[in-house]
Amino acid sequence: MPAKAIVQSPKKLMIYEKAKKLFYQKGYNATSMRHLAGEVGIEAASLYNHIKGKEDLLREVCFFVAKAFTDHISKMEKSNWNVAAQVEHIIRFHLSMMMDHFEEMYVSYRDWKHLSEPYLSTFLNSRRNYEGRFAKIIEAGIEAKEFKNVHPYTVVLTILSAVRSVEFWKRNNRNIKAADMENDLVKILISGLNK
Amino acid sequence: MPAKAIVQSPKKLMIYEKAKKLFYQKGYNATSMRHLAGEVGIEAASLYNHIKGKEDLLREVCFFVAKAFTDHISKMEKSNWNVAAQVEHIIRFHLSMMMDHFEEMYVSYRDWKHLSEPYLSTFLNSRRNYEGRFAKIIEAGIEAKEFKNVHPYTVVLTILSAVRSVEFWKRNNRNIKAADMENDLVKILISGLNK
DNA sequence: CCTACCGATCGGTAGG
DNA sequence: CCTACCGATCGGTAGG
Repeated sequence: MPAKAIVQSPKKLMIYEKAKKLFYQKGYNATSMRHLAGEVGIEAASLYNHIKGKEDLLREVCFFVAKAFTDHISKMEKSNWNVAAQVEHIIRFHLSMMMDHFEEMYVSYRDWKHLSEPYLSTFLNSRRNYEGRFAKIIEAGIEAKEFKNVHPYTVVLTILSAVRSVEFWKRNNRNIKAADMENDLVKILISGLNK
Repeated sequence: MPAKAIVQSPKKLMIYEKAKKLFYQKGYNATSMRHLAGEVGIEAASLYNHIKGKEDLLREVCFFVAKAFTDHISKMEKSNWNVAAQVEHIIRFHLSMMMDHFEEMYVSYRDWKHLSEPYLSTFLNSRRNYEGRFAKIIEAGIEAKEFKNVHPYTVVLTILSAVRSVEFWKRNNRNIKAADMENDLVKILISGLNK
């Protein structure tokens, strides 16, 4: 039995690339298979030789994102860095995902509700799991008196939301360099706005 | 000539209330006029005696939100509070909007792209205008050496994104009281995570 | 506010 | 990968 193919067919990859772009631009529901097929350069019916259905494509987007974060927090847990370094790495990893995989991030943020069961539950569980593990890291920092005595879960939510600022930055970056923006954001979250 | 009616018809209000709930639950595109009509208790065709079309309802959601923030920042500008107080008030106003008008906020965040011109441009201009005015307040704080020397626009984006944490808190608040969550979030943004 | 209906478009399938 | 086509559903209108 041959090993499971690592490389997907180039055509399927192309369909995925065009799909995530269209999902981003118009939203999952407003993207038609005919439009997608047009972008790929084939007829709508031909898409079904590569995918089982439209939702396949949404699943690939959402679980690509979910897996990236789950993998990353596992790495953090296995590291023996101090808590502060772990937190900064997590923030920067989120920022790099927003920078390098913006369309996937945006679509998974906005359109995850269109996943059907059981994928919807899997996705939400993965997210909850991630939040819990992240909160444990924060908690360790609070117990070590490195961090303020705030609710760990609130810290997690604040960080996970704050990194979405890249969304607005992408739409209208006022000549701010990406690196400057990232450093400022880390600074604000870690040591606050106040001087 | 009678003064412009202040109170809309109760039926139209009911349609709006049901619409924003459905838009939140299923998304704008996935909400059908038939489903909405069912919630209201009339036939789909009858909706059109109260509204011109589906997009009317999305516009009301999005511009309710836009107007609330524009009005609020005007109040801040006219106040003679110090910058720190203004910023805290702005953060808390965003949080209160998330708490009290969650569905409208969520829908305007996610579905504004489905506005058609010229409303789409008006909406985006309003947002850009708000960001610019908020950035000016931050800038004043930096010049007064009250705030760190970071890019004002990055601060604005960070704050405007961070307040979306209420979204996740609403979905899975781990017995955190709203007031505690709000105070922690303000603390993190203003004085940082570090002790 | 309803019945009846419109054209358009949707995701997807049959069969080659 | 295509042609041809399916049933379902969409937002909206005519006319009363």
